[in-house]
Amino acid sequence: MSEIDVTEVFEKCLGCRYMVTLLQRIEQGIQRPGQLERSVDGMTAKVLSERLKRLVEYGVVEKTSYPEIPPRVEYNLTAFGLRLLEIIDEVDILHQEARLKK
Amino acid sequence: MSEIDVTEVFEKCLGCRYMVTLLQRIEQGIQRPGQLERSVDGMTAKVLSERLKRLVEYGVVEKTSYPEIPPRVEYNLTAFGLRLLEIIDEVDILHQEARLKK
DNA sequence: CGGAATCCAAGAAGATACTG
DNA sequence: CAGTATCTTCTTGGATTCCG
Repeated sequence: MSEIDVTEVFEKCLGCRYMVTLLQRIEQGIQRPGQLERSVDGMTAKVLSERLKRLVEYGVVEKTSYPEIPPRVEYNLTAFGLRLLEIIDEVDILHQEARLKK
Repeated sequence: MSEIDVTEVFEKCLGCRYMVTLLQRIEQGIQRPGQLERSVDGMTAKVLSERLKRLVEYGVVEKTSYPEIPPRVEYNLTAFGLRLLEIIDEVDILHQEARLKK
């Protein structure tokens, strides 16, 4: 039994820099590393591949490699990842509402 | 218009160390700093007060000070904070389900 | 093109001391 | 008791280089 709790999901898959934006891009259909790198402002290729690797580890996205030259790779949200994106949207709306009340 | 987006909420209020656990303790009715410090394993008083300060800034918790000697202070979840806790629980359940499927 | 390795700078957190 | 300030240590992210 591994010991991953919800705290870890927030810290490793949602709370670190670029992560939420990156997930939103993937949700929008941007699936290849090169495109993702260009679409998330400020994020370098190194950080991107660290993020993607972690998201795969935690079952948030899935990786597909096509054995072509040059190599082509795609990342897609898993069912879990899709639900996370819905939750991100929920928080977004909640947060906007909370700000309006002030 | 200030520029706080959902990314920032995840990075500053949910994704950093101890934060989710801290919020859960407050939800459980532990409201005073001294008790919170003792109830969250490894978290020091300094980090605790940084976290609480930030949670107040973002409207996740509310602070009440009682002008007594020795001073007494309490932190409570706002409506926004309560909704965030519900969402944390959702993610917890989702994550457990996702792990079982593997 | 995708990804890993290296080295360095910046930021987060631990330890401690101090104030009202 | 609650909170701040300082100093040190550790972790994260930025820049660059190399490989398949």
